[in-house]
Amino acid sequence: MALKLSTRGEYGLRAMFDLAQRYGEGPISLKSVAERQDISEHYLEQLFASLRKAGLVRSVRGAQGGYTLAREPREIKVGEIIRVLEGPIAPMDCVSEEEGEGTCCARAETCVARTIWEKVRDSIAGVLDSITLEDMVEEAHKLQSKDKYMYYI
Amino acid sequence: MALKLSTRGEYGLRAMFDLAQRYGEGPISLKSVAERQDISEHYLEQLFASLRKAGLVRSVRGAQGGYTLAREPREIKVGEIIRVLEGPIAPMDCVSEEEGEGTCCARAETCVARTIWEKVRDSIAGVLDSITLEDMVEEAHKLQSKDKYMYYI
DNA sequence: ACAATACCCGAGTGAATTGCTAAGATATAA
DNA sequence: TTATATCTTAGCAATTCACTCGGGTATTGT
Repeated sequence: MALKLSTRGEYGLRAMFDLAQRYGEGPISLKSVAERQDISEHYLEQLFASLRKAGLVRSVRGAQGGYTLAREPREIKVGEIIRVLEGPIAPMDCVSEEEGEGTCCARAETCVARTIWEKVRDSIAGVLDSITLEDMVEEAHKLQSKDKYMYYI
Repeated sequence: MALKLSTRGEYGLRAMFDLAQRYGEGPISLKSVAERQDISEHYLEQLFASLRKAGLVRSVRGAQGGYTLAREPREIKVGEIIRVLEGPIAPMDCVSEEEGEGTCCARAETCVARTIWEKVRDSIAGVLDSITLEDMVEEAHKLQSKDKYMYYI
C-alpha cells in the first residue's frame, strides 16, 4: 500500500472528531472516547499528549476531567491534526514541509523527480487543509439524514 | 514524516527515468543504471523483476543485454510505476484502489473520515497519473537549458 | 568450447518502525 | 480520603525496510 498513514493519524482524527461532536459539553474523558471509537485508552493517551503540546486540545485533570478542543471545530483543520501526529507531510525527505529540508539532489536528475514529490505533497496538504472538524460534523449529520431518507422510501 | 514513499518507489522512478532518457538506444544494463543513479544493483534487480512482470519493461538476457521500456516514455505514467512497486495508492486500507476494499466502517462515523481518505487518494493519483516519463525527460532538458542560461548571465 | 556478461531467483538479516502494554506519579471532585 | 482522570516513561513483540548473499540461466564475443 503506497503512501499510507499510520494508526496515529487515523485514531487521532477519529478521536478529535469525537470531541468535535461533543464540543461545548465540557471535558470528555479519554475512556469514553476510547470506548466509542474502539481504540486502546493508553495508546490514545500518548496521542493526546502530542495534541495537547501542540495546543489543539486542553486537558482538565482529576475526576470529571477530560479533554476539550482548544479552538472551535471550524478553526481546526484536519491537516493540523495529521501533522501533529504523523509529522510534516512529505512523500519524500527532500520535500518535507519543515524548514531543514535535508540534503538531497546531489544529482541533477533527482530534481526532476523532486518536482513530482512537491506536487504530490501540495495536493495532499491542499485536501487536508481544506477540511475542518466542523465540516466533518456537518458531513456526519448529512450521512445520518440521508440514511433516514433512504429508509422511508 | 507523514504519507512517505519507500525507496522502492523512489529508486524505481529514478531508474525508469534513466531508461526513458536512453529510449531507443537498445538494452541498458542495470549495472550502468545502478552506477549513474547510485543504487545497489542487486536491489534494483528486485525492483525490475516487479516492473518486468507488470509489463513496464522488457529484458534481454546475456552479454550486451539489459532492459528497455516496454512502451514509449509518453505512454508510461509515473502512477503506474509507483503502483507496481509500492502497491495501490491508499492512505488508508479501507480506501484502497484495489477491488477487495477490505472491511472497515463497521461504525458509521468512520465513513466521515473515509471520504477524506478518498479525496487524499484521488488527489495523489491525479498528480501521479498526469505525469509521464516523457514529461520528466522534457522537464530535465528545460532544467539543463535553464542552468546554461543562468550561467551566461 | 568457453569465458564474460547480464538477467533471474529465493533466502536471509540487521536496523528501524509500529502499535501497542505496563507501571506508576500527579491532580482534582465528591 | 477515595475514586477518577490525566500525565510520564519504559519496554516489547511483530512487522516492515533496505538491503546482502549465493547461487542459477541465457547470450555473446573470442
